Amino acid sequence: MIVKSEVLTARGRRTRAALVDAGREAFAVQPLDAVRIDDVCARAGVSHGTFYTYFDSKEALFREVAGVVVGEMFTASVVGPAVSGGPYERIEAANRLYLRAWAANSRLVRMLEQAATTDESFAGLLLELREVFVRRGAEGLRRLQDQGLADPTLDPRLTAIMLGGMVEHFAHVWLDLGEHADEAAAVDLLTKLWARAIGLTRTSTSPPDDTDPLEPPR
Amino acid sequence: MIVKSEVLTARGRRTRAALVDAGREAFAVQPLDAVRIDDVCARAGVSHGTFYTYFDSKEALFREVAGVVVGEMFTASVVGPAVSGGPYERIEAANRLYLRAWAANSRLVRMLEQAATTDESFAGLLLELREVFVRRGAEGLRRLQDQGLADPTLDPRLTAIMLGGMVEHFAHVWLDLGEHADEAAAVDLLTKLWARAIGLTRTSTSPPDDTDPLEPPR
Amino acid sequence: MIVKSEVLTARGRRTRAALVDAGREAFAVQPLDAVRIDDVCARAGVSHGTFYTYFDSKEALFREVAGVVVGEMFTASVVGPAVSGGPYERIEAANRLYLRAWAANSRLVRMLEQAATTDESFAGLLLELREVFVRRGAEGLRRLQDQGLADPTLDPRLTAIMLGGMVEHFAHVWLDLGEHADEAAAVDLLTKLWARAIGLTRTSTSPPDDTDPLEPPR
Amino acid sequence: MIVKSEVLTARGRRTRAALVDAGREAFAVQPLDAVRIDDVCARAGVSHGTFYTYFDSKEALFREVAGVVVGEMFTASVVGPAVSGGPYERIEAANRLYLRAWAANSRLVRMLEQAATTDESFAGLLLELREVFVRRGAEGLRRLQDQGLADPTLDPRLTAIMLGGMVEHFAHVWLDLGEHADEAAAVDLLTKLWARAIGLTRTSTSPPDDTDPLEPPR
DNA sequence: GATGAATGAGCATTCATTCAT
DNA sequence: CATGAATGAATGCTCATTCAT
Repeated sequence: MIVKSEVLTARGRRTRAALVDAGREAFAVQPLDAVRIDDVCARAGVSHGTFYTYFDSKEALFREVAGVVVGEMFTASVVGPAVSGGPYERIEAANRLYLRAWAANSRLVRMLEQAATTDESFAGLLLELREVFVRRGAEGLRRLQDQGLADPTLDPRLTAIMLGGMVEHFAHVWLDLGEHADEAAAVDLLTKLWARAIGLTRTSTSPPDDTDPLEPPR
Repeated sequence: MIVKSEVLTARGRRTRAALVDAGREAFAVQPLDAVRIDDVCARAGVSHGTFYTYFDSKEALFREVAGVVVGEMFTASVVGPAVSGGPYERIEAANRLYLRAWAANSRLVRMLEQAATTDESFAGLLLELREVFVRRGAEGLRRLQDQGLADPTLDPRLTAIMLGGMVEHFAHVWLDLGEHADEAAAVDLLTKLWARAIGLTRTSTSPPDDTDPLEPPR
Repeated sequence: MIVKSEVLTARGRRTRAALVDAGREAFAVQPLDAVRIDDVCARAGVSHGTFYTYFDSKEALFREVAGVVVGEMFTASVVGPAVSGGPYERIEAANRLYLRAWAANSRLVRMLEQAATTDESFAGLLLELREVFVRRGAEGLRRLQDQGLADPTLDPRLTAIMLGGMVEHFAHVWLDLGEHADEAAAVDLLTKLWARAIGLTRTSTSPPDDTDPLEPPR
Repeated sequence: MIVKSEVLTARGRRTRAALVDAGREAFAVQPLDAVRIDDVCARAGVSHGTFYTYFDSKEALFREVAGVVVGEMFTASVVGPAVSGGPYERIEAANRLYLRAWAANSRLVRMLEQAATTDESFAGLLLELREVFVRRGAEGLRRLQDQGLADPTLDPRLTAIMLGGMVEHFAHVWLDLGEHADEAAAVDLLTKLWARAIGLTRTSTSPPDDTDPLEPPR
């Protein structure tokens, strides 16, 4: 994982960090192959040759950047225990964080996807990223099912993939493709759809659906 | 849209078609920039120079291919009036066709997305493609709302974007990223989630949820 | 000299002529290598392949065009016997025609020069063109010398080259490089300079210099 | 004017100079478009890619070379104050230098002319070059006119263009087209023609015409 | 004769990577 | 460590020329 120069002087560490930052900026703006190493070096205020002191190739840099970003997305999207309230509120909080995590790195994940089509190692990283979110979603659903609060017939993993995909995809449409919407409304709707889809049973602490006029007349 | 040689002899038309086909194959396998014009020519059994008789550049070919694919996706995803049954069955049919349309062209649409980040004209095509699906979804929902069969408080467009995105994204995860699932189960689940999310009221012709154990105990 | 298809039908002759005309127009506007055969064919309203029915190459066409132009310059610059008056008037008439001949074909002769640097045969044609003018000038001067009207010590050929060059070069500067001047004034001055340079003795029929204030005071 | 890498290491400066020299040699032998960048690189003993470290294109190199040559022609053709003697001797000296300046760079100036037909910036450079010579000639003539030594009725600029053109054109015919002549004789004749053409009055220090048998018998 | 599709050699240009200083 | 000059493989594109219809 750690490429080149395991031990670095302070100066070396600074230069390396500058390159990673510069790479992150560059990759956020241009597709992978449009980014030239020269661009990155210029951004980092470093000469062309120096790049190779720290990385073997553009891919190596991207791998590093992607790793950093994926790590950030992991930590950024953890719904802390601080979130009080019932399951609905927890879903809402998760969706908000999920949306924000993608907002910050949408372009880069797209690039990761693209890179994955060519390079196995990126495919692995991408899978890792997805798995974390999928597992969290699946576990959350299973817990609700166990508590009798959600439809027990739903396959937890597949459902998590689908509903998680809904959020992820909306983030993309919203942020990359410029669909107009404001965050609060988006999170509201995503949460409502998600909760209904899994058949979330109303509890005393989840007011949103109370006056739901849609409730089957029966 | 059609560039160069509007009028062609039969032979010319054949060659052009061969190039478009070859391009489509190539683009389905490799990212846009990994495809060399020589590859396409080799696939089409045509010399390098011939390519330029019909297209100005690789981008021009891709534009053509993308146009064809988008056209196919439009027609392939129309739920004919032949589909009998209630709204649930119609949603199910739409989801099945939607999934299949993406199954056939998933990679290419990803490329279209990538190309769109660089080239305005591709962004336009992509928007067009999305709009058709979004509008269909939104209109379908509005009709159900008018009939009192779906939650009238949902914003039709935003909801269509989110639920449509769920299907589209699942197609991607399923086909491109190799998530294991079989079509029937996937369509079933997608439809169930979709129907629940919009608060589709059960009618006599929609049996699936009849024995739904999730129904709130109240 | 005659290339390809010595015997042509009427239709063939027409097509060939169209190509030559089109070539002439094209060569008058663009440098030799900037002219593509396609351009010429388009101008002639003829398909690409047809060109090769009549010419072996672009150079062959240019050779033909150059030959036509050189021929025209020969005939156009002959000072007919109709020009009455003394030697001064004849020089003036010659200069006027010379200037006009170059005016009509200046660009093409420049191209001929350029082509001559690469292709021997063009060098020959160019030499031929020059020789005609040089010889005429030299003979004219020798006649004047024989009549005791011009400095007999001047080398006729070299003088003709130099003074002829003066006219030719001025035509270039005037027409190609856009130096502002009107024809009458230019011809006047060129003739005055030429006549003085060869020491043309005033005769009763050459009034222009009569009041020449420059005449050495002695 | 100076493109790319304004500041260079000694090594870089050496390489750049090698390319300019190589370009100059190449352009002296072949027409602009016949010169391939590979040729220049081979001549300079440099790899293909290195060329682009210093120049953006063949045209950029030519621009540089042309600039150098034009500069040389300027300085090389200045008649220093060291030339003693009367006006005739000064004209003679100027003609000699003029002829030599063109002798050294005749081909390249031809190319500059050709390039000027296509590229505005070259047209500008060419105009600059010409103007310097024209202005010098015109000023020289005006001075003589003021001193009562030359025909005051002659338009200085137009006359300078014509007589300067005579010298320039002769240089071309002599050196590029291979007209046989030796320098001394050519300079002699050019000077004689020039002096006579402007009606240069003999002074005690200008012997050449003293025994001029052409002097009008009157 | 005319057509225009097909060919492929030729050339410019880019850019990741190496390496001497 | 940093520098930036040098390298050359890779590839897109042009256009004169050929040839089957």
